[in-house]
Amino acid sequence: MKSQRDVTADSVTTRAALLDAAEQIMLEQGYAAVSTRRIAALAGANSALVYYYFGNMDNLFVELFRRGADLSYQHQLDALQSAQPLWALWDSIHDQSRTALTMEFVALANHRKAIRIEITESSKRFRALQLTAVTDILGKYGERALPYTPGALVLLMSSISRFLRMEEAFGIDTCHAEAVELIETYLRDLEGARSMR
Amino acid sequence: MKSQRDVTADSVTTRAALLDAAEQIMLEQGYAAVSTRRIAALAGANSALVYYYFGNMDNLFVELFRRGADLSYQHQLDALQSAQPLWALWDSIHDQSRTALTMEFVALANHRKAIRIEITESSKRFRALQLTAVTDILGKYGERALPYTPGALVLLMSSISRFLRMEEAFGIDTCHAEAVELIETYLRDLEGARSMR
DNA sequence: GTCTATAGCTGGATAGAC
DNA sequence: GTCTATCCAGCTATAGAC
Repeated sequence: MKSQRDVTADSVTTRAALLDAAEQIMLEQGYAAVSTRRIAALAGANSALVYYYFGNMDNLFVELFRRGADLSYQHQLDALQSAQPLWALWDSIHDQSRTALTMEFVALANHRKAIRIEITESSKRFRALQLTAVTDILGKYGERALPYTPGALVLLMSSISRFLRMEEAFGIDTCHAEAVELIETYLRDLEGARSMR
Repeated sequence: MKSQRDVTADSVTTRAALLDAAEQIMLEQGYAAVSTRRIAALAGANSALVYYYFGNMDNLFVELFRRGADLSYQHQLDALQSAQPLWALWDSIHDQSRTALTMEFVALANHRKAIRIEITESSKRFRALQLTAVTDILGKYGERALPYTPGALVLLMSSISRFLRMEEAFGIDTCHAEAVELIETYLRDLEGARSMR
């Protein structure tokens, strides 16, 4: 019983350590810097273990993406149950911690088919969830929801958030406050002042 | 006179051919596939010529970026002189042909400092031009321009365009028409139906 | 201006010992 | 599970012939 537990614990933590290391390198140096040697060095493990656990780099990237996407999806589901679902959705979409990694994966998808497929499916899943929820929410507000349709609002929030985060990464913030205010004024009109975050 | 002209012509065309090849590879296979060997092969030249003309890969990427940015800047200047400046600006921002390359450069900037600096300066230059022009244009419309401030409108067009193009690259177009309609309805209210493109 | 040749490095991936 | 050792490929960059 002891040995079995330890072996399992070991493999789980090594596996996670490799993913953690890959994620950190990806964030700090870009996806192109993610190599088996660097992952191993940062994780304090051997580079051959990457192949033992993941088979190849494609699978490692896919697993890393899924790990983050699943967490975000759950977070968004929770957000939509809140008392101010639009505010919570906006905060969830605009969450800084995940955007940087997402942008790296988008770039990576340009030359890794496996990643491209994974991102596409994940994006559609998120979009479907958001659209269903926002349709339901805006439906209750009737004409007060204008001028935005559910689909337009979902894309508006996603686009603005992604673009601002991208520019922030370059140290650009001109007019950002105005763009955020555009969205938050609308949210305030419908759901009142943001009560928490 | 003849020899001088020919030599100049030769170097100009080889140089341009290398840039063209780099651009094509970047678009079709992603920036990570852009190597001196591949550039040379596609351009029908020798890989050492990349170093003869550009010194190193950083400079090649910077020159390639500038070549496109200068063209776009000029195009946008022209657009803002049109009879329907907002429509023309929107068309210019949403121009498909340049977005894909821009996104590659944004990704490349993550691990090439020279590119990061170049993109930042260029983006600020574009933003400044757009903001000045849109402030002037919306100023003439007074209250009819609401609910958008100049800065918000500029970021709205930029964000939506970039995000839709990015999703298109993944084969996703859910709600895209609604988002485009959001912008174009506004433009129609201010400038009437789009008269040309 | 264009070429060949090559140094020097880093990468993915695998075989096999422990 | 974890390690060492190694193969082979690709890259940037330079030296030097033509």
